[in-house]
Amino acid sequence: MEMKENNLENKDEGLCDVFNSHEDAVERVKGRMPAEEEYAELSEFFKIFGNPTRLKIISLLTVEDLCVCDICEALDLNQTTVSNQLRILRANNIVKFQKEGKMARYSLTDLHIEMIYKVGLEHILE
Amino acid sequence: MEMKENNLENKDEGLCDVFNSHEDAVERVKGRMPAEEEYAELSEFFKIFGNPTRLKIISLLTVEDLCVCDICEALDLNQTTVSNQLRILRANNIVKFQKEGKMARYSLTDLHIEMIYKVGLEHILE
DNA sequence: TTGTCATATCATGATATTATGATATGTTAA
DNA sequence: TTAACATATCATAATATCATGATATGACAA
Repeated sequence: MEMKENNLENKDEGLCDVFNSHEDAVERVKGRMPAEEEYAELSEFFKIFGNPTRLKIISLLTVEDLCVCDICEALDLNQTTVSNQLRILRANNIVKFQKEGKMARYSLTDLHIEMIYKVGLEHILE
Repeated sequence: MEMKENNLENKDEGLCDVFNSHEDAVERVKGRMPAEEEYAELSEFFKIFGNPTRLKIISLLTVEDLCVCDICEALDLNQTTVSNQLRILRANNIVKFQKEGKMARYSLTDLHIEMIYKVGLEHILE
């Protein structure tokens, strides 16, 4: 792999073939990349927000904590669906819950979740 | 559907059967829900973050703008894969690009994208 | 100790998404 | 005008995800 070093600052122009693209830019950005595993974990985390049912559950819980049954009713969904999605949300550390008798009261894990939800909503509303 | 109105503030306890769950809480959260269509759009938006390749591309672009070829090299991915993911990112208003001769220089659409990425990263790192 | 209810898990068919090979487009230089 | 290159699109097989029916668990009341 031949090199074409270019130490002038901000020299972003240049040939862009596979063996000799903007070497300096490539090196800079590569140097700031998190580990492979963190991308995997982070994409799993964001994937959870990528389903309307889960997003609705998150949305409800930004308003107040709710039991499974309330979520079913508010969203007009059957219990299996809600329970399954809550399991996924739990497994990904997006919601937590406390048992109260035979009920389970769910809430968001922390403020990150609310922030992400709200910034996303802001974005799509332009 | 029989009602059991309960106007005492914060009265969250009560029966939780399908026909008479915590009516007041359910009404409160339903009243604050965005439209169905917004959930659909928002989940499509977040879905984009739910793939490690796209997340890596976003991650690179938080550091600096790059052409397709640089992204291929930084991520060691073939051009088809990168180009396809860039199309998805474009279609979802997450990146924009400007043509410079035969090159296309990509950048993030706005600060929302960087915020979401960074809050997510912060979350998974606890 | 049986019944009812709130919730959780399992199994599955329908559907969506992935990466990539093949190919097309459009720009620049020879 | 042809060649080389940067990028985009199309088609597809492998894989992942969805909602849900069937069923299990565990708490409380009768």
